[in-house]
Amino acid sequence: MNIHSSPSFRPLYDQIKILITQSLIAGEWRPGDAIPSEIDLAARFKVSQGTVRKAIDELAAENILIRRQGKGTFVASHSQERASTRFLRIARDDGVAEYPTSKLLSVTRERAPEASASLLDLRTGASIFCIKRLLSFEGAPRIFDEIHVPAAAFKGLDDAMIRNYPGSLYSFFESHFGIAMIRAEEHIKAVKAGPIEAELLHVPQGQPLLRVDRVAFTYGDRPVEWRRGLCHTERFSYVTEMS
Amino acid sequence: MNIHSSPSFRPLYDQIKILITQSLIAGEWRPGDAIPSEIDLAARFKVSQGTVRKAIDELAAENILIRRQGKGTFVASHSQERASTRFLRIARDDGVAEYPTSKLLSVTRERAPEASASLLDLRTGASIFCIKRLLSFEGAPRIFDEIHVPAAAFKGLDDAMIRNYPGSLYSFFESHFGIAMIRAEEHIKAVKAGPIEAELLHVPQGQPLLRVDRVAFTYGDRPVEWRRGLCHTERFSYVTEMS
DNA sequence: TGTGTTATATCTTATATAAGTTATATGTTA
DNA sequence: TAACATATAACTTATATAAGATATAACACA
Repeated sequence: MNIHSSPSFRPLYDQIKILITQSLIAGEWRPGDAIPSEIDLAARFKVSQGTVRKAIDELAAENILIRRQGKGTFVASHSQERASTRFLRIARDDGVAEYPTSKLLSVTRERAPEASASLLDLRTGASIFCIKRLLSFEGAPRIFDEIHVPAAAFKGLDDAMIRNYPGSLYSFFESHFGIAMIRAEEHIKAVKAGPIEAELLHVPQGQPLLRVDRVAFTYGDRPVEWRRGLCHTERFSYVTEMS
Repeated sequence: MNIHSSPSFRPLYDQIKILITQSLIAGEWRPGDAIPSEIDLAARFKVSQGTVRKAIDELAAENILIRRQGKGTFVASHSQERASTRFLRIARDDGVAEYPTSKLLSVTRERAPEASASLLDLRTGASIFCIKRLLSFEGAPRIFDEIHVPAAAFKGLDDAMIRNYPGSLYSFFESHFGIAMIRAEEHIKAVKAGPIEAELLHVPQGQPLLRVDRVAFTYGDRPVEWRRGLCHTERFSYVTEMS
């Protein structure tokens, strides 16, 4: 009888992955930080450098860590330049890279509706913040976002904080609340513009819009954001790849 | 001065990846086949097993190869059971897994319009096959597909061949023409249903539909299929994930 | 300004053991 | 003998360790 016969057997590198993830959850290393070198981690976890490397390789493949030859391994951050487009899949049809400008419409405290509550593992009626904003390309409004986050995890969030923050919303969540988004699932439908979004997006009511529902997760696959984006896709597309 | 200073330097494992890909392009190993064992490949390419392993690891991560412990490493195929949903991102909202039925509408030989020709690296007016079909879930039509493939690479394709084939279209392309789709890019918009698709999908004209434009690639990143799908997303969504 | 030092990740090879699969040999039983 | 079960062997990939050479980056120092 050896340890591998155990039904709960996990390879060493997988256990190392979990230990690293736990340090990320605990905030021992925060987004942007360098984590210890492979050799240091190997000593700490009492395994070989190769095993640490395999664990880091997989976390890097999941975009949770970033390796830089000669420099070290870093915790992925939305504050990095090339991270700005990581979760933004709407792009111009002509291929020109353009980052949208954001206009904050409102930040309110609400009771979570059943739909977003269940996806965020909250009780219906739990306290959430509801953020509404409008994203524009070339000055033309294209995306109307409604964003729900649990109030418990985003204590003190308000209008002014977001308005004064220069970077992306996920970068803001990271720096002010220590919550890093690492993964998201999206469900997309085509819907008719209602009166509110028609006015905001400068389209007639009934105009087809892309409705993009997202749940975003932080370390340990914990859901911490629900959002619904309504997108006017004239000269823009939602771009994705599969393999 | 060592070889690594060369601007065209590629690590060994990357060169092995290219050699394996070339064998796939040449048809030495076809979808579903087992490729030689790591040890055999190491001997053939005069490198260590570890280097072959790294090359195979990356190709497996790209879903080009599939590893099976104890059995061997296989060329990914659309004829495998779990491949059926690999490129189908439309799913029921209630989470029930259901594979749509396909009704073939037409197969015609056409001159490539500028739009699909340029994406397929063809001259405008080059000969293509145009396939039209309707996909239904629970008997309800949901997706109207128009598919363009270069006639040169799909010689002899016709209506009856597709109609008699039991599996998916990509499985059909593989078995009859030796062309395996390994990657695809999609651009999605919300559009109004025109008269043709309105009738086919049983929706009123003007109904919002998802328009999904796809370019699919085979080994060596060669584009070999363009398609446009018009999707009625009532009780269905386009599902995707990002990290 | 340049040059060497140091620390990092990267690449490559080598070796050993574990675990999953399959075919074959060897029993055992009807 | 024939059918079936079991053990064994030979293959595969998976996991883990070790060691050395190389590429990249940062820094100290002349």
